[in-house]
Amino acid sequence: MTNEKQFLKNYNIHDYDIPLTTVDMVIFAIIEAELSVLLVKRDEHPEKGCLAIPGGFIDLRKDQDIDVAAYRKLFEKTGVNSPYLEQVETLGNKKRDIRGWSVTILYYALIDINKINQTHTENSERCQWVSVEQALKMPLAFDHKLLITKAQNRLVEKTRYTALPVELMPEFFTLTELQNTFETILGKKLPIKSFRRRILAANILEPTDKSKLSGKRHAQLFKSTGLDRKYYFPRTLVL
Amino acid sequence: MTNEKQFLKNYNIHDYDIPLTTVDMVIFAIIEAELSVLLVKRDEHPEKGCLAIPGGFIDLRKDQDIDVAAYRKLFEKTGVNSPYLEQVETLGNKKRDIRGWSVTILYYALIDINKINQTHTENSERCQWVSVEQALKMPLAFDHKLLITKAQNRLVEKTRYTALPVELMPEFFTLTELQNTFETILGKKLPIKSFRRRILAANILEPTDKSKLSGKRHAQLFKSTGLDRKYYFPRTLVL
DNA sequence: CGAATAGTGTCTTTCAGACAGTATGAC
DNA sequence: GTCATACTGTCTGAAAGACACTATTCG
Repeated sequence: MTNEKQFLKNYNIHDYDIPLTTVDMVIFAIIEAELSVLLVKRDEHPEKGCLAIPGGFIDLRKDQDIDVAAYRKLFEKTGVNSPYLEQVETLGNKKRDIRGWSVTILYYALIDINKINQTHTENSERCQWVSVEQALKMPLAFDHKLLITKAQNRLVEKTRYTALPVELMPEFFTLTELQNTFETILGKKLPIKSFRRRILAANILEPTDKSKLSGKRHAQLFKSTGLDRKYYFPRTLVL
Repeated sequence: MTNEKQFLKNYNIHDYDIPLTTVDMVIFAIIEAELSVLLVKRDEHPEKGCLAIPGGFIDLRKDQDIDVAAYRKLFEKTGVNSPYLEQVETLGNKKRDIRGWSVTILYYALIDINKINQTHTENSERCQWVSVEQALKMPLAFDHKLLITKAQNRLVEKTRYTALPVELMPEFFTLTELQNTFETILGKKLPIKSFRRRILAANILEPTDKSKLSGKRHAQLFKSTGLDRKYYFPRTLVL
């Protein structure tokens, strides 16, 4: 019978079989009216040279917790500072990585593509933005197609009952542009009147004195009040 | 420059610093009109002797994936076969376990307390059911209070827009009993008429020819059609 | 009968969907 | 003027909340 001190003294994590644990991230942005994700060409084995979503090991020295690890990876790839970041789920099995039993903690991030800061990113020449539709047709490393699909499903679900897509917009935007973003994510047209009512009743947007000429009539520009991350609509969009 | 085969030949997981990864589970049941959780007295260091929620390492040989690992742990403790099981989230940081950087994949399960099968459980003398309210006042191992709170929050949220609490009910139950379960979880009274309308419109319950005398008038007994795990109400309960 | 529990009828409120209508500015 | 885009007025319908009402059984 040992006490806890003795136990810890003799404890060595490497005596145990533990799964390889990584953090992976689907980074979404709207590019040319398409929901797109950032892909990176792997420069390490295994699956070297394949396209993959950003991710990798937790740095047990630098990272305080897994959210910090996720923010770090996001900043390394995009230079974006505090985007919307949410954990989706954790997948783990013995087949997804050739090295053996592995676990990935999956996150997704929503960023405004204009905020990408190339000067702060590393290896940007290995990064590319691809529409989700295209990405799912390409050969990706590991089970990353599944990961993209899981993140996309979560984003679609949340778009049905929250105002989350505001996180994908630039600083100033029109209601029509915001509606287009919703429709791009949902893959479905929404009734104009209901959309405007929902969004305006939500009280998460500030009208600005600016307007934008996007074709014919001027459209009013709005900006986020920052409350949209927590806003839940009183009813779900029926799809 | 090595190829993938050579890479794998030289690869040894124990050359890397990887976090300790475990699966933990909050098992909910309704006991005497209270939402309760199963706690187990730890018989291993660290925190030996402390109460904790069930959990532990993934068995890299036996478990195909993390869901299987979770089902295995659940069966070991309760003997219940295919209860509702859902992943909540994954927590990981350097402080939660004295052994160092650790990650837990948190699940919750909903079971009917009558289905507990003592003959199939191991170490049942170390298990005890405690109301959530009490559990959160007791000293628990690691960050298990936080884990219980996270699982409870998820359950409360889902109870607002799905019929999930049906999973906590015995085979036959009255609408009043089901409403009591909803109210126990939400910590709030619900209007009778709306509740019955919602539940009956959902088409997830079968009326039976049985009835129950629970005081004065007979109440009709219903049973689940098994569709409730997927049912989403058209509107959220406003709390 | 009264008390207690089960269950209903129906009015109001809220908010999404439908859809026709108006407003503004480029040409 | 026309056309395209922005935006509104208003009706309908679905479903939740409020609350008074009826039904059944025990004692």
